[in-house]
Amino acid sequence: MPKVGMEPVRRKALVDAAMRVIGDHGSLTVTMSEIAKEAGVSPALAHHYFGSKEQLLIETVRVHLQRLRDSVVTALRAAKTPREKLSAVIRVSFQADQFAPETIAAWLAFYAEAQRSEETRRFLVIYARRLHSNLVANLKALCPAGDAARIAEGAAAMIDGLYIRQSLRSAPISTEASIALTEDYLTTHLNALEG
Amino acid sequence: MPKVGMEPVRRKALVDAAMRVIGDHGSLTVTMSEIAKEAGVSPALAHHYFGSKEQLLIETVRVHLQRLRDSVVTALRAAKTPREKLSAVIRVSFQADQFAPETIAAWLAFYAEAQRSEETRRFLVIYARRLHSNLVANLKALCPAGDAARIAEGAAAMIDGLYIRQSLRSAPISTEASIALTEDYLTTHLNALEG
DNA sequence: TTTTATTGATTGATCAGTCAATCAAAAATA
DNA sequence: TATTTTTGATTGACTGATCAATCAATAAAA
Repeated sequence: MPKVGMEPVRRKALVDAAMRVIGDHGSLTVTMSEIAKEAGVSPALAHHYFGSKEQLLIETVRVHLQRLRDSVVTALRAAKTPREKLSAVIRVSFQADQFAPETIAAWLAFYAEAQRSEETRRFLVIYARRLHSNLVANLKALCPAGDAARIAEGAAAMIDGLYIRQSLRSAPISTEASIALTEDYLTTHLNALEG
Repeated sequence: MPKVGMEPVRRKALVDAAMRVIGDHGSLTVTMSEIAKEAGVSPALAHHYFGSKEQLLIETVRVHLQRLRDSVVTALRAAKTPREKLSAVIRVSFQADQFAPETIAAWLAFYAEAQRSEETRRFLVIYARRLHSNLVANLKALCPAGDAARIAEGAAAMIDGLYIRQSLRSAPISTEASIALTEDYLTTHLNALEG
């Protein structure tokens, strides 16, 4: 069984397993045993590769956000105009895998963790800044800078708010409705400035 | 020392202590010992009155939401017109004690907990419904029912989103700015319907 | 005396983290 | 090629710490 070069394979498997277990569990209070079992290895191996539970969880957040970032970059490249780029950012935020209940539960758990783990907080701040600056950059092409900043704040808050409300799973809002609400926010506020 | 009639006193002290400890800690992974110490009693007494840690935490959420509800009711009574009532709901959401970092941290922890505790989830769903219906009821006086529902969704999402973004404490938004953003959302969307 | 308040001490369970031992592939050597 | 050595992968068993929960004992009020 033991083959050389397993490290990257195991690391990925453990990070993916952590994500699933956290999503299912809806919290970061998961055990190394659960994660290791889900990944099909022993708890000792998880410690061997990550040193500590905290490091594994931090790596999990990092990978998660990296993937989201990649999606955004791809979507932005495909869009032409600033208005299309704004729509692309919104669409990616609510795309199926991001908006799945387990993913939302995991996000929420990470936000809670950020209250205690400085490193987790740093990652989430980077995400928040990136979302904000993607919005501002493209809004600036459509309205004055001051308005762009304000509208971006509102749009970012709305996106995050739709997520957190989704986590309660009462009166769940569909992907399309969430996108429509955010688009409507942008359109209405941009129109209000012109009119 | 032992006087009769301590039960309500101790219960309140423990619930308040739990809130503070959760807020400081930024998570529900707090120990009964910490809470009891903060309340100035032994851990055993906390168990005596609440039976279990989970029950104490659930009671803490319940009391917290009850207080928020009372603030809203008071504010609504003081407001006259539907538009004023809408502003009142927004104002209360961002009032000083609600928007304090520890309070926000505690809220976030409760949302995360709701993924696992059905009872916690129920309380938060009730809060979400109440916010939504307060908004819809007053919006209906100002626009068609369909639009009222949609605008209420957006406003509620924005309020919750401003909270969660605040929890990261990067580029913190002031109470006034948060109120202004939400008010602006309402005003702009109501105007758009009339124009 | 009975009831209520209160705690120190203890228990049992859970978990993160460690460690020594095993196994097989790869590399080195004969 | 055959044999030995080294190295990476892997785990079972163990340890120490933490914590929720229990309980018997105490003390004061009723």
